[in-house]
Amino acid sequence: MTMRERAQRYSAAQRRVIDAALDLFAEQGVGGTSLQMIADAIGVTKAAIYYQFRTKEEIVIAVAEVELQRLEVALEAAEAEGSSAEARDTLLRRVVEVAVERRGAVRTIQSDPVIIRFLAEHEPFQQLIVRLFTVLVGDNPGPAARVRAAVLTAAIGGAVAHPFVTDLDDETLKAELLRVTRRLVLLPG
Amino acid sequence: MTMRERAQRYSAAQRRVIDAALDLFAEQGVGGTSLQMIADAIGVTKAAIYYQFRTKEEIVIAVAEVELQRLEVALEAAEAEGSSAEARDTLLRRVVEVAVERRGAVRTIQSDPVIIRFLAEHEPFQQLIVRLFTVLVGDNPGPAARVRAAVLTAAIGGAVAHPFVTDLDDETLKAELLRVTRRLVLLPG
DNA sequence: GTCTATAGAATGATAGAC
DNA sequence: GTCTATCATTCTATAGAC
Repeated sequence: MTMRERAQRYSAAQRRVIDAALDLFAEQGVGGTSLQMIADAIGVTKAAIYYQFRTKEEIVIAVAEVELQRLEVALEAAEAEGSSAEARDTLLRRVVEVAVERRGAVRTIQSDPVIIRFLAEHEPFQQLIVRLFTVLVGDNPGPAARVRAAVLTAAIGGAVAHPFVTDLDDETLKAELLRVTRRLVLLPG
Repeated sequence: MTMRERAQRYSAAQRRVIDAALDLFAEQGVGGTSLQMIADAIGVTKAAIYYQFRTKEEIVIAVAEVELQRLEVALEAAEAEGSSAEARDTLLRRVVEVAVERRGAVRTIQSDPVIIRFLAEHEPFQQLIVRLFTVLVGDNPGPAARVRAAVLTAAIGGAVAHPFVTDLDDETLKAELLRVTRRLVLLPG
């Protein structure tokens, strides 16, 4: 099952939990967020949360899936163009758009230690990463290409939530970020 | 008091707490790390931890200070060269070196939601950031320069701990990372 | 400086009424 | 689907002996 298919299975009530959890994760971290906090944010009791998700871990995975689903949609658009330089540019443009529009969430998903651990053991996520890097730097990249790929993803994910750009509007940030990251991708091997 | 001066005040016993805390923060996040875990890692009791630090918050700040002290040393070396292009390159080279050598710690400090919150309210840290960006992009940068600065710091901090480069040795990673980030700094306006 | 013991609150999770 | 009530566990933090 793809990330997108998984993400679409969540009900409206589960979505409310996911949305509230994401906000709290961004502020307090996953470890610092209790089920009680999530329940209070929605205005229900802890037991109501447990009706929607069996464990806290399932909430963490659901939060990640819903966000990464947007990344998968961007990836599919790029893969449809093959593996050309145009496909790479399409991917970059789409990823930058998604990252800017979901500024707060992106950084949380990409940097919270607890989420990183869960995702590292999460099969659908690993497949997504492999597909992403295949489009970006090909099948069997050397050290230079791997560093470039790491820089690229870290740059996009980290920069959109950076204090220095919080007051920039989405369009300005998208344009500037795309300009800078394009140079990174186009760097010679 | 500068960050460096603060960091040097910690005793050997406090250092042991700080070192153990840093490892646990990287694995479990700050919110997911209890004083009991830190005590167990060192082989002492919780009360012994409380003798060294009055609260958990003080441990978090101490961990950040000890790491950021390295950044401050790099910054001082660059400031000694004025605000030329050479000073910028010196800063970049030193920051990349420190980041690679302290791979694990860098990402934790830069991305854990709890640490980010503490640092945002921590005066010595704010001064450090202002100095850092002054050398990097000057005094009153426009949107383009700010995005570039955000990309640069996010890229370095995020890339060194990225799964795609974990098996690269320090020297290779330093050289490649410096090559890529130099292009970022040297980008026109 | 390190220990035991403990207070008081909050945690994840479950059972069962409505 | 949401509630109250409750479980065992863990948490931060403190007091006081050695």
